[in-house]
Amino acid sequence: MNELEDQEYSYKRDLSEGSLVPSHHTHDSPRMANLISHGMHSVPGYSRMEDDYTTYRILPQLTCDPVPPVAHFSLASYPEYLLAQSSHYQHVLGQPYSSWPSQEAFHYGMSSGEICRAVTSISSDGADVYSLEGYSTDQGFRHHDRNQPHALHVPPHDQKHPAETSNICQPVQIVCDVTGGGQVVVLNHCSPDQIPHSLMMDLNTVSQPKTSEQSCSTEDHSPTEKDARHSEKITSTGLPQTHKTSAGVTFNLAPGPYASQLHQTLCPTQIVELEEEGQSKGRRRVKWEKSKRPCNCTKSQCLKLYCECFANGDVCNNCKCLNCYNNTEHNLERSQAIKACLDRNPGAFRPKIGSKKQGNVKGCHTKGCNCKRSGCLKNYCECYEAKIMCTSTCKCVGCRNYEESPSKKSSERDRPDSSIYYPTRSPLACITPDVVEATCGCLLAQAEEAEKEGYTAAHAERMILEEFGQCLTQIVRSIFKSNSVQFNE
DNA sequence: GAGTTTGAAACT
DNA sequence: CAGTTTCAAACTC
Repeated sequence: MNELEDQEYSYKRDLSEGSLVPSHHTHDSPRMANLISHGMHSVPGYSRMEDDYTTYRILPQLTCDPVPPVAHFSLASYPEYLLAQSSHYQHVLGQPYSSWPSQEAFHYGMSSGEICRAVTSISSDGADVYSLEGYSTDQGFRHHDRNQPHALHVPPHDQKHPAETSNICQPVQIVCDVTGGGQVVVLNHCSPDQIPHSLMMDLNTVSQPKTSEQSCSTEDHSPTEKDARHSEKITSTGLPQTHKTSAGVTFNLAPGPYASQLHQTLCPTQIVELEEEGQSKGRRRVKWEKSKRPCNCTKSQCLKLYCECFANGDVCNNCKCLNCYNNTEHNLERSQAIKACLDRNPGAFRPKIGSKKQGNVKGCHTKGCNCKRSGCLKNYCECYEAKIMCTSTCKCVGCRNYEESPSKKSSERDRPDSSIYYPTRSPLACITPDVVEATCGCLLAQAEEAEKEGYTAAHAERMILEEFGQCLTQIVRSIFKSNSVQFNE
C-alpha cells in the first residue's frame, strides 16, 4: 500500500467512526404547479419513522450558532475519499475547493485547521481548548495542553495501523457538537486543508467504519477486536462524551457512526452485530454497518455519475465493473472525471437527500425526482429509494409516493421496514394522469367546437374555462366523495 | 440469468 | 433549456 492509500485508509477510518447529522433544512416553497401530481407533501408535522435503514450523508450545512467565528459554515458534501486526497486533486481542481459549490454558507476556504483554531478561540480563557495536536509516529498522542482536563483526543486505533509505521501523521478527530443537538464536526488537523465533516452521534446504531478499500466490498468485513476496543475506549459508557465550553458550545468527544446516503443503505442481512468483549459485564452491543453495493458498470469506466461508487466518492473495489478507472491506479483519469462532473454540476457530489429538521423529519430530495411511469413507488425513484416522500420539488408524473394509498401500503409490506409512517391520504390522490388527460381532452374538445362554430377567441376562451370549471367541480366532488365528506354544490 | 423497464446523467 | 441518447440499476420472467 502506498503512502496515499495509507492516508486515505486512516482518514476514512477516522471519519467513519462518526455519523452524520440531519441538520436544519430550509425548504423551497411549494411549487403550486406541481401540486396536482404530488398532493399534500408539506404536511405540517409530517414525520417518518426512522428505521434501521436510515442512511445519512455528509450534510451540506451546519450551523454552529452561537459562536461567531465558526458560527456558520456548511460541510462539504464531497465524498470523504476525495477530501482525503484533496491535495492530490488540487492540480486538477485548481485552488483548493475553488470549484466547489458555494451557494450555501460554507466557507469553502476554511480549512479544518482554521476551524480548529476558531474552535480553540471560542473560549477566551482557553479552558475549553481541545487538543489540536495529533498523533505522530514518534510522539504518540499529545495533548495540546496537558493541563487541560478537557483536552481530549481520539486515537485512530488502538493498535498500530500500517500507516503508523511510516511517517504519515495519523489523523485525530476533533469532534465537536456545535449545536448541542447532535451536530458534530470532525476535523482532521493532520490535513489542515481538508474540509470539515459533519457527523452525527447515534450510538445506538454505530455503523461499521469503512475504508475506501472496503467500500465496494461484498466480502465480510466484520469488525475486528481492535475496532471493538477502540470503540470501547472512546465511549466506554456507551454515551456520547460531551464537554460544554464556556461559550456554550458542546463538544462530543466520542466518535459516531458514519454512513453515506442512498448507496450505503443498510440491509438487514448486512448488519453485523458485534458482541463486544465483556458484554456480559453490561457493555452495550455495537451494530456495525457493512454495506456498499458493488457496481456493475460496463461502459462508463466508473468515471461518470452513473457509477454509484464514483458518485459516492468511493473507488471501486470488489465490484463487477469492466474497464474500471475508478481506482488509485488511474488517479489522473479519475481526477479529470471529477473535474468534469464538477464543471457540469458543481453540486454533483452533494448529497441528494437533504435533511430537514433534526429529529423525526427525514428530509427531501434536493433536486426532486422526475419519474414518469413508476408512480414513484419503485426503487427507480430516488425519493422512494431513500424512503422519503416526493415533494413539490419533484417533477414526477402520477406520483403516489406521498400518502398511505393501498398500493403504497402493499408495496411497503414487502419492504424491510413496515413501520414507516406516512401521512393520511391526500385529497389530490384521485388526480391521476388519466384524470388529467381526460380533463385536457375535454378542454381540447371545447376548443375544437369553438373553432368549428367560428366563435370569437373570447368566446372560445369562456367555453374552455367553463369546461375547466366543470372538470374541477367533478374532481372536487370526487375528492370529497372519496373522503366521505359531504359535498354541497 | 437474460431481457425489459426505468429514470438519472450525459450529451446535443 | 429542452429533447435525445446513454447508462446502469431495478425489475420481470
